Amino acid sequence: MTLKSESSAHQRLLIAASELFTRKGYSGTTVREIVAAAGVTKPVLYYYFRNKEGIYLELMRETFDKVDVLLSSSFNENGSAIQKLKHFCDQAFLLFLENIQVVRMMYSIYYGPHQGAPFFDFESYNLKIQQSIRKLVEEAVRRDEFSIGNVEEITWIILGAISVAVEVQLVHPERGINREGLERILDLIFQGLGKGAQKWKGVRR
Amino acid sequence: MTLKSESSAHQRLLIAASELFTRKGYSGTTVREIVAAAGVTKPVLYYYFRNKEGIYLELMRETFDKVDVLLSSSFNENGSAIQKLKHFCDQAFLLFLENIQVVRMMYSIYYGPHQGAPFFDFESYNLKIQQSIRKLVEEAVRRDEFSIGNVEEITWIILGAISVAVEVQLVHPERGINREGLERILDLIFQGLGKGAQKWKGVRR
DNA sequence: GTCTATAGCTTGATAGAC
DNA sequence: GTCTATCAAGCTATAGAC
Repeated sequence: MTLKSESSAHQRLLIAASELFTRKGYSGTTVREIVAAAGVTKPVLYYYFRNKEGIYLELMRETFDKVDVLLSSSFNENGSAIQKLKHFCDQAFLLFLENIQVVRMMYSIYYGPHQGAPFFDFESYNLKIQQSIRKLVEEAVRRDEFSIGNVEEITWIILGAISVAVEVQLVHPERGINREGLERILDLIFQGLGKGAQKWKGVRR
Repeated sequence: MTLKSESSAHQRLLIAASELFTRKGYSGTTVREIVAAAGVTKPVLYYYFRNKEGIYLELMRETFDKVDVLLSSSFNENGSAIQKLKHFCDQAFLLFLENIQVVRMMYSIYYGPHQGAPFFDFESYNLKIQQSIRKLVEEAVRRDEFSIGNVEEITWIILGAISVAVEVQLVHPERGINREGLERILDLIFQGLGKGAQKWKGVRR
């Protein structure tokens, strides 16, 4: 295999597009910039991907497929419901850290204006994660691991913790809340909601 | 004052630009669209605002000035620190609801790619709100209104609650978390952290 | 202050040779 | 699969009349 076939025009285009879309936004990025960064000419892009929308959709699909892998692999855990919750949140946050560029793109289009970008169903992935957490919260409530609050509100609080961790990372990657920081925040939440404080470890006296 | 002077070309341009920027993004919106929506011609925009960047910056400045008003008016409250915290969060969330369009724009540019939009210091407003909450948390800890957790982590949990409330509103304005919903979530957080919770020996700062 | 008209450039996309 | 050459349509911005 030559170096060229390993780093094919197809691959180089995806990498270049990812970098540019996440730095300048969908409508802020031009096809010319993408092909220049990939070191190819325009017709090459139109050959592999149908058009600008095509390369964007390919990028999103590639990344968000990983969410499905996370979800299907994350339910064979054992331990308390709270331990499962902590593990799930950690894995989700890790997945975010590994794909922070595309998540930035997602944030801008899902929460912000559409920018003329083609429709991509971020919603369903957001919902999948939300419902996974909710199920684990339900389990924790059933097992009496939480003594106050209802499922709805507890789920929001946990999602909120993940949310701030993600957003601080997006803005200050160097001083953001890292995995340990998020774990400490979740521990505090669970400690407040839980009953048997003695059961808890990891809080230094 | 005539109706025309009240709904001047200047005003109509700002309204049109706000609507378009928040629907199509900064780089996704053209000057042609703005002036067409405002019912004026292009040179009118270039007369009142220097250019496309000018009208964008004017819009942001106009909205975020309100944050300063919120901050300066929100510290003359009395009551427990927790009551002040609840009031501040409610006022901040209300301000968001009243300016949801511009916040959508802010989200897309602050957390997402810059889209070629001119620099606006969202950061400092974000920080101001964060530090206001932190100060109130410090006060609550000093007054023994919280029995577990440290200032840092408690602040993140509160900001997280506001974060999810904002984000659910951005995506599902019709079924989002409303002011009462946010209040319930905050109540649960405070209940967990408060006196009712099982205390840790000496874990308090 | 507001208009018409247009300059001068960049955009996404393609035709046709190899 | 990849190139050169080119297109129509779009863009921001301004000049100059009123």
